[in-house]
Amino acid sequence: MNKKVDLRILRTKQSIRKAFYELIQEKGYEAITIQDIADRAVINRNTFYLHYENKPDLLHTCMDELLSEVKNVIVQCPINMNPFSISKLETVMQAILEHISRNTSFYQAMLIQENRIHPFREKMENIIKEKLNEGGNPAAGKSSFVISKELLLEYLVSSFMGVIIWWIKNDQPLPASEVSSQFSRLVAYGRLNVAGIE
Amino acid sequence: MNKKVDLRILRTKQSIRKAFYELIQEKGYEAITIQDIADRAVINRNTFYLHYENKPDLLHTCMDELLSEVKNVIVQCPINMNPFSISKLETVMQAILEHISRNTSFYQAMLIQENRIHPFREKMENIIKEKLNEGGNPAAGKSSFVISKELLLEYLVSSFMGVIIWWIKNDQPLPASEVSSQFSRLVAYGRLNVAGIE
DNA sequence: ATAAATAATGAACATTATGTTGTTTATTCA
DNA sequence: TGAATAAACAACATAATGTTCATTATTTAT
Repeated sequence: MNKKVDLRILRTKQSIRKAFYELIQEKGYEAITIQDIADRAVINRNTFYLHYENKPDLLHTCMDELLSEVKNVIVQCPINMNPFSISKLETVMQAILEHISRNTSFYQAMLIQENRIHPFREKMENIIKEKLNEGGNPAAGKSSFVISKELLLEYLVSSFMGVIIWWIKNDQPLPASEVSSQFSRLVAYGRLNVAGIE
Repeated sequence: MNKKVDLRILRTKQSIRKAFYELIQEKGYEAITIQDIADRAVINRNTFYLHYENKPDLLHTCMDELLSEVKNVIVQCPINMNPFSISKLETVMQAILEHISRNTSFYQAMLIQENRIHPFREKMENIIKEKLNEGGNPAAGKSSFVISKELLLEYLVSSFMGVIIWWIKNDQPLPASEVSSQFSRLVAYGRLNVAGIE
C-alpha cells in the first residue's frame, strides 16, 4: 500500500530525462556519454547507474513511456477499425498527430535525429524520391485485383509513419486535420483519383 | 595514367568488407569493434586504420557504394517519370527489387538489422499496425481534392520503402513482378478500389 | 523534531575500445 | 633484383564504461 516515491528519486529521474532529450537533439544519441548526461542533469555519474543500467536502458525506458501514451491515445479513440472505413483512419491519424503536437520535442528527438544505419534508409529514399519527383500528372484507369494482405498492411503503416515523420520534420506545415484528411483520401482513392486528373 | 591498384590493398579491403557485412548480420553494427573486424578479416587492427578512418567511415563507404548501384539501376531504366504513369512506377520498382535480389545479404545487413532509435519507429509502427489490423473491408466512394504535393511525395516514398523492407524481411515471399504490380495498383487506385469490394 | 532509512556524492579502480606513432617485415611492382 | 610500400608488431595516450565502498545529505516516518 505504501506507494510514496522518494522525492530525490523523482527529481533525479526528471533531470536525467530532461538532459537526455536535450542532448539527443543537440548531438544525437550515439555521441552522448553518461558523463554528458550527468553533467547536464547536475548529478554524479554514479547516480545515473543507480537508476538505469546503461544508455540503451535509458533510451528504451523513455521510448516505452512515450509509446504507452500513443497507445492510450489510440485506445481512447472510440472507434473500432472493423469494419474498416476511411473516416476512421482519418480520426485515428488526427488523434495521433494532435498527441505529437503536444509532445513535439520528444518526437523530434526520437524520430528526426540521424542515427546509424537509419540514414541509409533516408539516402535510399532520396534516390527513389529523385525518380518519383520527375513525375507530373497521371493517367486514368480503374479495376479490381488481388492484393497481398501483408503487403497492403505494410503499405499503409509505412506511408502513415512516413507522413507523420514528414510532418514533424517540417514543423507541422499543415493542421493535423488537413494532413489526416489528405492522407486518408490518398489511401482510399489512390493517387490517380485524388491527386491526378480524373 | 598508371592506375594499377596494389593487390594487397584490394585483398585487404575485400576482407574488411566481407568481415563487416558478416558481423553486422551476426551482432549488429553497434556491437562491432574494430578488433572484431580485424580478427575476422585476419588483418592487424592497425591495417584497418590504413584504409578507413573509423567505423562510421567504413559504414558510409559501404552504403555509398551500394547506393550508387541503385542509382545505376534506376538510371538504366529507359524511363522518364514525367509524365507520371503507373506502369512506369511499376517498372522502376521491379528493377529495384531485382537489384536487391542480386545483393540480398547486403540489403539485409543494411535495412533489417535493428539499430538505435530506429527500433522506435518499428515499435510505433507496430502500435499503429494493431489498430489498422482491426480493419476488414472498406466502403466505396469517389471524388477529387487538393493534396499537398510534398505530402504526396512523402506518402509515395515511404510506402515504397516500406514495401521493399517488408519484402526483404520476409525473404521475398512474392516475385518482384507481383510486388511491384500490386504496389503500383495500390498507389494508383487506392485501397478502396483495389483491395476492397465494389 | 528527531532518528532511521536511503539517495546521492566522491574517489578509486579494472576493463575495454579507440586512434596514433614508430620500427620491422613482407609483398608487390616495374 | 631493387625500390616502393603495404602490412605487421609493439607500445602508448586517451577516453568511456561500469563497479566498489566509505561518506554526506536529504527524505521519510515516528
